Order: sequence, then C-alpha cells, then structure tokens
Amino acid sequence: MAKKATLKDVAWQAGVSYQTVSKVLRNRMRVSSEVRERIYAAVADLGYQPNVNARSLRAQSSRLLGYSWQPGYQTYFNSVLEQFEQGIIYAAEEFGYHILLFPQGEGAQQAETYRSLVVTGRVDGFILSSIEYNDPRIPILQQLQVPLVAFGRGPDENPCAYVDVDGAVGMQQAVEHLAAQGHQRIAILAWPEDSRVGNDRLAGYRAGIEVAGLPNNPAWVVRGESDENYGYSAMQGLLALPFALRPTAVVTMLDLIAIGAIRAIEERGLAVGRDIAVVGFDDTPVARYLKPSLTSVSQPAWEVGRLVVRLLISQINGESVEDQHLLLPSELVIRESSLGYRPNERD
Amino acid sequence: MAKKATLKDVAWQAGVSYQTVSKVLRNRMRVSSEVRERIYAAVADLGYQPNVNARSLRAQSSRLLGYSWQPGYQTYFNSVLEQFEQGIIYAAEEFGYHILLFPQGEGAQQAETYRSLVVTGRVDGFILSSIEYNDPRIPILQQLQVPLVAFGRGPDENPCAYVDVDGAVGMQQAVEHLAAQGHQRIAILAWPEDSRVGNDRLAGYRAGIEVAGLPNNPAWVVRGESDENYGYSAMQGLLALPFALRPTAVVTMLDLIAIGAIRAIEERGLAVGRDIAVVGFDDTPVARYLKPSLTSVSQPAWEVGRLVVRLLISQINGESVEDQHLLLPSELVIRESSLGYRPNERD
DNA sequence: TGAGGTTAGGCGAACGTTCGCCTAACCCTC
DNA sequence: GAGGGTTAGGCGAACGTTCGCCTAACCTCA
Repeated sequence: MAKKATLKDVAWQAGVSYQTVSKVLRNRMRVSSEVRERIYAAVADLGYQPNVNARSLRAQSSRLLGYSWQPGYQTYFNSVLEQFEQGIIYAAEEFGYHILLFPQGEGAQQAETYRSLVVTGRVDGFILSSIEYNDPRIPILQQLQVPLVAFGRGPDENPCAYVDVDGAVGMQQAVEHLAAQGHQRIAILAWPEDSRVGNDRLAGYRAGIEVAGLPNNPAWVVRGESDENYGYSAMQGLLALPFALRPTAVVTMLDLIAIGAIRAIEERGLAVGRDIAVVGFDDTPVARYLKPSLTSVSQPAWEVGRLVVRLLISQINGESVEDQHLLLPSELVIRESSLGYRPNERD
Repeated sequence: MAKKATLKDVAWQAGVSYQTVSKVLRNRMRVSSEVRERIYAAVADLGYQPNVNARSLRAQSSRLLGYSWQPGYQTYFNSVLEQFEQGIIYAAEEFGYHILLFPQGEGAQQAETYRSLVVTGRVDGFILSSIEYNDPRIPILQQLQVPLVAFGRGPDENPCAYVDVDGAVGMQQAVEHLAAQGHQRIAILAWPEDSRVGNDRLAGYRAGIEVAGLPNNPAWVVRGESDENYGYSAMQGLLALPFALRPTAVVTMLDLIAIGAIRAIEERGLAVGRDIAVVGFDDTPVARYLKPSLTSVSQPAWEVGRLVVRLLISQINGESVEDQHLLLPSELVIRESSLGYRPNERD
C-alpha cells in the first residue's frame, strides 16, 4: 500500500504551512487565490485525503454509528430490514458517517459491549432495530447517555427517540378495501400477543372491521409465528370452518405467511382473489411476481432509515430541536390477490 | 456523556507515569506486583478502556474491515448472506475488529469510494460477497494494494484470496440421492448462464447424472431468475411435458424456487415426494417447516465468514503463509420432499 | 507621519496512544 | 569496593489532525 499523503506533504508541495492547508481545505481561512490554487493542485496531485483517525482523535468523534439488530429475527423475507439498512447507510454517508455493525448479543455481556463501544470512542451513537416491548438495550444505552434512535417504538412509559411505521393504517386500509370488494368475513393471521408490532397491526384490522361495519368473530383471529407453514396450516384451519363462517378474505402479517395461506387455498381447489382474497404485509419483491400478484401493505423502510439517521445526527450535534418521535404511515398496494371477488354459494 | 478516563487519569491515581500504565496493561513491561495491582485497581475504578481512535492513529490501523455486498441481490431468502454476515462479525470481534458496512455502489464512483475508505485510513481491509464472473470491485481493490478476501471465486485468470462453497458437491449428492430413490428423470431449475455460482452447481448436477448413469435431456435444464414465480412457471412447463418425458424429480438453485415448484406440483394435484421429488438449495429456515419438509443443500456460510476473516487478518498482519483459496463443501440435507417416491403409471 | 485596523499566513499545543531509549537503584562478583 | 549487569520505571517523540493565538506587512486616515 503506497504511503498516504498527509497535510505536511501537501503543505511542502504548496509552499505553505500545513496548518494553513488544513484551514484552506475546510474553508476556515481566507487566502490569496494564488495560494489556494497551489494547495488544490498539490492535493489533487498527491491524492490527499484527510486521515479519519487523526480527525477522530482530535475531534473526539469517530463519525461512526453503531447499528444493532436482532439476527435471525424475521430471518426470511426481511426485506424491510434490508431496506432500512440501505436507508441508514446512504443517509449516514451523506453526513460523512459510516455504519458499524454489531448484532444484538445476549444478556449482561451485552451491556459491556455497548459500554465498550462508547467508552473507547468507537461510535458516536446507536441505531437500534427489531425493538420489542421491553427491549433491554434501551435502558442500557440511556444510562450511558449516548445518542440513540430506534426503528420502532419502545416501552410507552420511557420512550427513547424513534421512527416507526404505523402498521395500523395500512392494515385498516386493507380491511376497508376488502370490504369495498364485497367481503364480509375477513380473517387475520396475526402474531403472538407479545409482539407490539403485531398488536398495532391487529388494532388496525379491528378498526377497519368497525369502520366498515363488518361482523367480528374471534375465530377469525389466528396467531402464529413468522413462517410459511404457519400461513399454510392457519389457512387450512380457517377453510375447515363451516361454510357460513368461513372467511372470504384474509389479511396477514407477512408476505411469507400469505404465501403459505395461498398454498392452502389452492390446494383446496379455490382461486385466490376470486374465491378468497389474500393480503400480505411488507410488500416484499416477491409480491409483485407471484401469480396472482399479491396485494400487500408496504412500509417506507428506506425513508425510516433516512429519518433515523437525521435524528441521530441532530442529537450528536446537540441540536435537540426536532421532534424525536416520528410515525410514518404504511400503505396498501392493491394487486390481483384481493381483486375479482365473486361471492360463491357452493362449498 | 461522562468524561472518559484516559491513561493519564489511571496513571495519576496509581502514582506512576502514563506510559507505564500503557505498557503494563499490554504486558510489555515487568513491574512489581504492588504497582501492577495499583494500576489494575485504578483501571477498574475509573472504568478505563483505551481510546480506539488514538490507537488507530498511532498504529496506523483502524481495526475496521469494510464489507461490501450487492444489495438486492437474492434479496429474498438470503439467509446465506445473513449467516455469512454473522460469521464475519463474530470472527472479527474475536480479533478485536469491527465490520463497516458499505453496499456496492455503481460504476466509476465506486472506485472513488474504495480509494477514499483506504486512503483516509477508515478500514484496514475489505471483504466482498456476491462475487460474479468479472466483478469490477476486484481489480479496483487490487490496484489499491489493500488486503482483500472474497466470499466466492472471482475470475479464474486473476484470482484474489477467497473462500467459497463448492455448490457442485451438494448438487451432485442431491442427484445421486434422487437416483438412489429410484428417480430416472431429474430436472434442474438453474440460473442464467452468466452466473458462475449457477454454472458450478449445474456442473454438479451433470456430474451426478453421469455417475448415476441416468438419461440426459436438454429439456430438463431450465433457466431463470431467483424468484418464486420462476419456480412455479418452470415447473408448470416441466409438468406439461409428455408423460414419458416428464421429470419425476427436480433440483433447484434456491429454496424459494423450490417453493414455487411445489406450488405448481400441488396445484396439479400431485404429491411432493411421492409423485415428484423436490430439492431446494441453501437450507433456509423455512425448509424445515414446510409440509412436506424440504430436502435442501446447505452451505456452511457461518464457517465461510469465519475463514474469510481469518484470511483477511492474516493478510493484514503480513503473514501470507496460509493458502488463500479455500473451497468448502456444501452438503445435502435430506427431508420428506425427496423421500417416499412411488413410480406411477398414471398421468 | 504615526496610530490603528485589516489581512495573509505562521506557529505552538493538544487529542490519547505506543515505542524506544534513558536512568537510577540495586545486586552480584572478583 | 569498583565495575558491570539487571531491573523498575520515567521520559521524549511521534502518529495527523484542528484550534486559537500571534505577527508581519500593508492600508487608511487624521
């Protein structure tokens, strides 16, 4: 690796002191245009770029943001987290920051990891995703008094700065859309009760049912984990209901769950859309390519990422002016799987 | 954020010079046990941890590894990349390194990004994944003469250090396993010809066919992209072949493609396993939970990650002793979807 | 013409380490 | 009891920046 150019090399070549070079490059000093040109020429010639480690030392700021997520959480179809990651990376880059990766560890050792990252000056702040009700990371980090923004709402009683997607609005849109298509009995393949995200979406479902004045039946609320087989077996269960109780539409928590449900529907010889409408969640890339294409609720994950970084950097810079709690709407994307419904009297 | 303790603070409290503290903590100096204890006591008391930025500056090494991958590449079911990421993170941590994230950018601007990362001292080396035949990143980085290890083989003529999984062996195992189950006509849902990974696996398929002495038919090699619908429609095509030519087993490039194929099979009223065997690839978590559970070829992605980091750090430390080209075997995991075959004369 | 203001640029210090050399004290040993 | 080796620890310098103060030169205007 070739020796890297330093301020002194540039200064020598331009015939000025190295501190002057530093100031000129950062527009901290007025100089004659002749000197300025000599400096820029030397910079270009030597390919000079300031050493970030020296800068970090001097400025006591590494311009690195730690990103912690829960590996294996929604490990399939996690395109939302992937988009979020992209969003934070690009937004950070715009501010001259980079993203340092560290997965959420276990228990007490976790606290030590965070402390170490902070106290050694590795990172200037933290981004957390995969937040759940009583996320252990939040109190630990708050105690360290380090800038922190989460993707997702934490415990209501002690909120840290966050950006989140309001899954309820998209879910409600989905239900209202299905009602508008003539569906009366709409089921939901929900998540376990300890999922805050799941409960928010479920609330949107209930709101939609209420607004549309549709019947409500506890049998239509099924709970399970994030896998295709849950969708498959839960749908089988719904299809086994007596015909008069059998839902004609189902909304889900994840495209993958919807895919499982579709498999059960087709196996039963019914047509998705025409006989039973299916709505996914997250609008993953597959949704568009399925046949029939899958109606899904999309999350502005990229935008969430950008905002998270914006908030975090404003915290780092000590400008705590902005509102540190943002909620972005989710949005229904209508495709074939929820269209073309023909009420059917046969079993 | 509380003021962080420095060497000088520790030294003051222990009553020695700060350089002595530095040396004692790194076992570079013999001291009386009394002094040693005073130092450790002060460290514990103040919660001292060395400032990484100062260290980086002095050592001219940031202990940061850049990780570049292609976002959106195999964006669904990318559990292999996820496991790989985990592997590099944990392995790096063991060596006191961290992973810096930056997605593969576009074109010429890309080169500048790499150069900047190197020349500013941000990273000590690079890890690349999603390598394809003529990956533009490799020559750029080689020109920068920076330590570099890839997950995947690059161009054969100018190989950089890599760790890769030999997909051919798992694919061949799959074909031989299917042959042992009595299958005679085995199809493959392959990738486009410009995919090196795909071609390697296809070669494994062909080797398996040959070893098992099975018939070969160009119609049984279908190519397409990584989505569920490709699996679905390609399988429909295979099922539409005249009965005597119709494959009784199909191997695929991805579990997601297998899921699409399964959908087509079941829609046709055939049973996966009994009528038509299906084999996925990557052994994603879904494979286990599908019904029937999915036979799949698993890749030791976590292990690949560890080895990549090992190689990279040995390069950084200038110990170029190890072999810098490692190939790990993939392995067939047999589940229900490839068992229970009953040759069938009906159409 | 000389006091005061502006301008272009220099210079010392500091951020927190690590490295290598220096020194004082002690211990042998002949 | 003087010379030489070992040991415990000190000290200056350097890594590459940024920051703030300093200074010489020139300009202005009474």
